Amino acid sequence: MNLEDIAKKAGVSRSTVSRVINNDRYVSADTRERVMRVIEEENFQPNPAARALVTRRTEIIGVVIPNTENIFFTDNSYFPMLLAGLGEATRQRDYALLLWLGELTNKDEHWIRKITTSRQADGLVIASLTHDHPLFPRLLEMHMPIVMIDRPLQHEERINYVTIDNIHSAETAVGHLIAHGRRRIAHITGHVEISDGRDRLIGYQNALTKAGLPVDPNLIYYGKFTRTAGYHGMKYLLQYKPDAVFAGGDTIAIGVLQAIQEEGLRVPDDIGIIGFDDIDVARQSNPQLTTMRQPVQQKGAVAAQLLIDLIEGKLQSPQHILLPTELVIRGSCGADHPALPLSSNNHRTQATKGGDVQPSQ
Amino acid sequence: MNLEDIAKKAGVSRSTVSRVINNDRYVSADTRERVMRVIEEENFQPNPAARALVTRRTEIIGVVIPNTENIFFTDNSYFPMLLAGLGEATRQRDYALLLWLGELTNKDEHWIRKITTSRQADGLVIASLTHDHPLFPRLLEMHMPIVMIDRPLQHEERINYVTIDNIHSAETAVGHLIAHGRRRIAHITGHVEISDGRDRLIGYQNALTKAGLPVDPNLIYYGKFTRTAGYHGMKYLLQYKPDAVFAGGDTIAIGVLQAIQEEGLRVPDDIGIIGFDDIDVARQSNPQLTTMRQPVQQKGAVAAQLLIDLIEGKLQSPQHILLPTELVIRGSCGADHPALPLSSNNHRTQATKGGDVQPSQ
DNA sequence: TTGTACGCGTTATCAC
DNA sequence: GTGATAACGCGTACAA
Repeated sequence: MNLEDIAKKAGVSRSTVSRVINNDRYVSADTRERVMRVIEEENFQPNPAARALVTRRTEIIGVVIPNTENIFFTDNSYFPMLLAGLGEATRQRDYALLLWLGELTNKDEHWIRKITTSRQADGLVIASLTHDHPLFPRLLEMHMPIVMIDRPLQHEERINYVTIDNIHSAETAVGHLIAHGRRRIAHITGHVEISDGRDRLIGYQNALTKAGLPVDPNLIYYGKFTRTAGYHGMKYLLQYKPDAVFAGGDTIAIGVLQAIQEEGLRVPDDIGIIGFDDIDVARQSNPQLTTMRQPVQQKGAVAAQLLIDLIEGKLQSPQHILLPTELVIRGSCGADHPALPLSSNNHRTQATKGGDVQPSQ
Repeated sequence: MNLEDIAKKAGVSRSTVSRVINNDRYVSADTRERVMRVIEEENFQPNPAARALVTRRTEIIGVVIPNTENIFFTDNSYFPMLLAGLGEATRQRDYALLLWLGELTNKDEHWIRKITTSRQADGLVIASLTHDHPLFPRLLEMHMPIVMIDRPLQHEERINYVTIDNIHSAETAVGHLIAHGRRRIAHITGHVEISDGRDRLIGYQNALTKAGLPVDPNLIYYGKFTRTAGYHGMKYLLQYKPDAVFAGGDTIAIGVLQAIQEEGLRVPDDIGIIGFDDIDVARQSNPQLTTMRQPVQQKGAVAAQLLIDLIEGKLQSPQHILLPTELVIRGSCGADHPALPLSSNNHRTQATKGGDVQPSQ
C-alpha cells in the first residue's frame, strides 16, 4: 500500500492524498473526507523511509547512554527514570526514540561513527558523558542538534544541556549538616569525570570553606555512583572518624549506611548521612535517607522537549537549562526538621520536610 | 555527500561504490581500495532512508514495553536489565534499537498504530504484554516478525517467545520450603495477566498438591510485581498465620520482609521467604533473599538474537525458547544448604548454593 | 482546489 | 569487473 494505491481508491491523484496526510490547507472538505476514509479503511501509514528521504527528517531522536558498566541498569534507578522521562516527552511530540547503549569495547569506533554520522535520528540526547570519552570530540563536528544531560566539562558554552545546580545543591546539603553541629564531614564522590560528580565535590568544599571549616583531603574518597563504592569508601574513611558523610548519590549512601552499621555504629547518632537524587532506595533504608532531591524524570522530559524544539527550529543553540532541587529531610541526618537559615539566596533550591507515602521500614 | 560524490572522487561509477559498501564480490582489489580510501576520507555513511526505501529493511529492531506504570522503571531493575541484554545483542548484530515505552492513556490507539504499521523497524520484541492489552490482537495481523518475552497467554503456538519455565521453577521454590518443614506457605502473586505471574501461581499450587498439602485460598494474595503489593499483601496475609511466603518476585519479597519485620516477627525463624528473579535487591536486604534466579539480561539478548534471525530468514516462526533458572539459597528461607531431592527430573532447573561477592549487610 | 513531473540517495538489473 | 538506468514511495514546485 502506498499513496498511489490510496489515490486510486479515492479517485484522486497521489499529491492530493499526500496533502491530506500532511494537513495541507488546500484540500476541499469532502475530498479530504473521502481520502481519509480510504486511509482508515486500509489502515495506511506512509512509508517513513521514503518520507525521510525527501524531507531529510526522520522524526526520531537518538538517546545515547555511553557507559553502561552495570551501574546504569542494576545498581540504581537513575537511568531508568531518565528514560521514562525521555520516552514520555518523545511520545507526546509524536517522535520515536532510538536507544544507543554504550560500553567500552573495541567496537566503539564503529559504534560512535554509526551514531554520529548515520542519519537515523534528527538529533541526540546524550546522558552522563565523561569528558574523556571518545564520543566527546565527535559531537562537536556533528550537524544535528545535541542536548547533553549534565553540564559538559568542555566546551560548555557551545553545547546545549539540561542539568541541576549541583554545586549549590551540594552546598545546601553540606550546609545542613554543618548547621546541625556536624564538624568532621566526609564526602564520597561519584564519577568526577562527570559534572554531576565533580560539581558536588566543589559544592562540598565550598560549604566547608564558607563555614570556616578545614577541607581535609583525608575525608574525601573518590568513588563512583555505586553502592559498592559507598561501602568501601566508608570502610576506608572510618579511620578518620567522621561525624557525617555527604554521599554523591543515594546509591553510594546505601553502601555507606551498610558499612557504618556493620561496624556497630549508629546512624544518625554517631554518623549522619545525606545522599543525593532521592531515588527509590532513599526511602527503603533504615533509617530513611535525607537527600537532595533532583527531578530525574523531568530532566529526561525537558531534554527531549528541548531537543525537538531545536530540531524544529523553534529554539536556537546554545540552550542551558537548570532544574530545581530540594533537600528532603528524613532520618539519616539527625535533624527531623529543616535548619533555618538555608539556601536563602537561591530560589531554585529549597529545603522542605520530606513526606513519605510509602510503607516505611 | 552521497554515492555519486564518492564515485566522482574515486573516478568510478556510483554502482561500483555501492558494490564496495555492500561487499559485493565483483570489484577488483584496487578499485575497492581506492573507493574505500575516499569513503574513509569523507567519513561517509550511506543514507539509511534511501537504503531502507529500496531494500525494505531498516536494520532497526523495535522494543516495546507496554505498561510503564512506575513499576518498570522505579520499583525494580527487571526491565533495565532486559534492556541491557537487548541493547547488547542488538549492537553486536549491528542493528539499532527503537524503544517504545507505553502507558495506558487515550493516545494508545495512535501509539499502537504507529508501532504496528509504520515500517520504522524490521521486527518487534515485546516485553510483558498483558493478554488484555489492546496491542495484543494487533500483533497477529502484523507482517513483521515478533518475539515476545514471556509466554503469551493467547495464541501461544503461533507466537515466538523466550521465557523460563515459570511453573516448574515455582514448584521447585515452593518444594524447597516444604522440604524444610514449612506447612502453611502463602503466595503473593505478580500480575496474573502475564504468564510470569500466572504460571508461578500454578507452580505454587502444583507443589502443594504434589506434597499432599491443601491449597488454601486464604493464603493467596493477588498482587503486582511491586514492593508495595508485597507489603500490603503480607500485612493482610499475616492474619492467616503463614510460616512461609513464596513471593512472585524479589521486589514483592522486599515488601514482604518489611511487613514481617515491622510486626516484630523474625525471618526466617518465624516466617521463611523465597523470592523470584534474583535481581539486585535480593542481596541488599537483611537477611538476604533466597530466590529463584532467572537470567533476565540473557532473556533480552536471546530475544534480540532470535528476532534478528527471524528477520534475516535464518529461522522460521514459531520459535519457543526456555532459559534455565536456578534456586539461590541465602538467608531468608531458613535453610543454609539446599534440600536434597529437588528438581531431580528437570535438567534446566538446578539448585545451588548462592555465592555472594558483594558486601553483605 | 487539484494534477503533473521532478528529485531525494540507494540497490538491483541489465548491458557491455 | 564495471557502468547506465529503472525502481523504491514520498513531498513539492509548478502548471492548470
